Amino acid sequence: MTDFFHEGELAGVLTTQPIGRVLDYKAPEGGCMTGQFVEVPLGPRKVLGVVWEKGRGDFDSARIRSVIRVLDAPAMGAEMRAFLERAAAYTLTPMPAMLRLATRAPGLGDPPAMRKVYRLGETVPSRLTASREKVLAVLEDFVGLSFTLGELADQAGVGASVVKGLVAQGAVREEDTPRDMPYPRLDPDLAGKDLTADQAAGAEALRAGVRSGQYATTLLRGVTGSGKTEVYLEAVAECLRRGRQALVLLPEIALSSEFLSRVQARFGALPAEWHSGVTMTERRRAWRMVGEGQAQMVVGARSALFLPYRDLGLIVVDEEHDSSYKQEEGVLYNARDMAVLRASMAGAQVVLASATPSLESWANAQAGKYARIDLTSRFGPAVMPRMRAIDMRTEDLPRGTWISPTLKAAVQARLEKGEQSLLFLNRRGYAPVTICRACGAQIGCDNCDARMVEHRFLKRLMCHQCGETKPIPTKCPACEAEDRLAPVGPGVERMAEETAAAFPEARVALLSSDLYGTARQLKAQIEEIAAGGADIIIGTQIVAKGHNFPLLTLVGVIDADLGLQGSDLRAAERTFQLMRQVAGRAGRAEQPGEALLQTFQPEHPVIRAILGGDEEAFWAAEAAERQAAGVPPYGRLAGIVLSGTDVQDVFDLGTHLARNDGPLRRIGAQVYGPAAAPIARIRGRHRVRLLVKADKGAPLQAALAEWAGQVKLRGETRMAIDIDPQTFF
DNA sequence: AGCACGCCGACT
DNA sequence: GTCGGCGTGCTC
Repeated sequence: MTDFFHEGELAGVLTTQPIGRVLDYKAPEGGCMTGQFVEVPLGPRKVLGVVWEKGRGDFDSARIRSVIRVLDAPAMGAEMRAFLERAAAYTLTPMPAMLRLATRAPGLGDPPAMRKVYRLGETVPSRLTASREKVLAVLEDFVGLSFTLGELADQAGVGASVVKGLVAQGAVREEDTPRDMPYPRLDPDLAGKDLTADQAAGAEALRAGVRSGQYATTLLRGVTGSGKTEVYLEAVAECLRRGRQALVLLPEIALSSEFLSRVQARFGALPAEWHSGVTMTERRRAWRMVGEGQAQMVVGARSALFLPYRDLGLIVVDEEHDSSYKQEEGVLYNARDMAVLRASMAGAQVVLASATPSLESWANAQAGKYARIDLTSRFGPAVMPRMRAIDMRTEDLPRGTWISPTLKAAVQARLEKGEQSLLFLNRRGYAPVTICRACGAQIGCDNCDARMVEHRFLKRLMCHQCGETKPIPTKCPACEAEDRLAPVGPGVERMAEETAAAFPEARVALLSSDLYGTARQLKAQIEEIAAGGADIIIGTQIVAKGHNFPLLTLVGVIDADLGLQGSDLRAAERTFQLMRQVAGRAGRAEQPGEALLQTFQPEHPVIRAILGGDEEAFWAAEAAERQAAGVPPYGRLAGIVLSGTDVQDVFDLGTHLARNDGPLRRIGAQVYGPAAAPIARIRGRHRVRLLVKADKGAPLQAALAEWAGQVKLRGETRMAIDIDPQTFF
């Protein structure tokens, strides 16, 4: 619904301030329309808002103030407003917080800023120096293009003053243009890569979906190296041809620069980017251009879902199983699920791409809610690696070492053949625990309940929870014994040390997210390694994220049991996905690969499923277990995290809530807890968690809202409701 | 979110 | 007597 409000008429305005309802304002001179961004007075301040609906007129008319001005920004469409409302209702997020997610762009209301650009002028400069000639040569080479001062000077290899001198002479023209330039057109009809029969069929199915102009979700399953990206880029191409916008969500910024070059190769230009690393200027440009429909394609992290698309035709969620799609702070939402919601409201297609789909998506495909496309063939002659368990109970390892003789021999064989090996361990740092040999105390973080992890590279202890670091002490903080502190357990840094000692002649490279300042540096390092810059790669999770190492033929998983224990709902699923992906690193090119999994429980169903390569069997078994337990995707869960500075207060509130569970009992839901939250203390705040379990069809949100509404939070106590929580212990 | 209002303890 | 602590409530 779009309404026009004449000057003085009552308009309901939603602001980004945490006020739980829409406020009435008088329309300004010239009127305003629903969806428009406005500046309104609130108390002594001016705040950002959106004209949301008709005014309710239930407020003292004498006190109603006027909208200050309508901002010069594309209005929010009805579909976007409806999406925010549905997303808020689903995640139990207050609307102002939802609006804040959708307005994370600086200078939203600023008039379009201008900047100076430089083009070829008409006159010839009086004195044509070598520097001046270089500048003119650049402009002549790129006639029609305009450069900023910096770009032009850089291109010509001269200083900015040379350009300024030419401007003064009239040989170069200085012009003002709008700062937020539209993105270059993407051409969907450039030649794509040659597709195999398998891929071509998949691409055609996705294209047909896009052509339908209707909502549907497709699970695009493809083993590593099967060319999922090429296939879904064809869906993007079809979307662009139809003049609708396409969004590709990626889990991690490290991936996007590699991905962006593939987009450029396919469509001839770069798409808009949206993630935490994007500069303020680019952010504003992207937000505005997306809203004006001038950005045809956006590549971004989960928050790109809340950009004001004018006509969204396709959302691709790449690596849809990735746990980073779940926002765990502030507004708690799962970008994969919100993508499906947004697409269903926009008449858009969703492609969920993964080599190892989440059980939720697998089950939805199984139930016929999602279409499913399986890409099986791999490029070239490469085959899936041979996978084998190393039974650590029968291996003879010296204390404080983690590479078994069997694995060591396999690495040695690769070294002799000049091939690469990868040793995978999902633990950053040197040692996960520092223990006092005198009293047994472990060094913990002062702010959290997490243990401090030694980072020898940084020469400090670090808390992986809050990021706090401190020097490595020589004296035990508990018993004051000198020099009795010892690092216990392996981290990748320690693995690198052990590897270097075991293979003194080999070049060892360590890939861990904390060792590289920027995504760019990390990417450069990965490229160098891929080109043969190392013999042995030691890596954390970061290597499991789609990078291609053509010389790699052996993957050794140091501890395949990590993540198998514990009662986390998704632990088995995560281990399975991770192992498959890491194993998928080996043998992508011509060499046949081998994956060796060090485990103390080779008979564990997950390990057996990985080794057997029988994914359907794994999913079926896992699905049966979840169904029996009534947990997602066959039941519903919600987490309630209470936090505050006083443990007792927080626990008391939790107990109070657990006792007054009437609204939940009425829908047949059960409450578990209160118990210490997964991370019991963060930055000095104690956290207590309650878990609510309900049947799949139960109206969980309404009951939760009523239940949580019973208590009034006092002081600095906070409550966060997490629908479909991902982490448990 | 901010900011004012208001109701109880230690100061000039 | 008053200055100031921050709990409670309001903002159209």
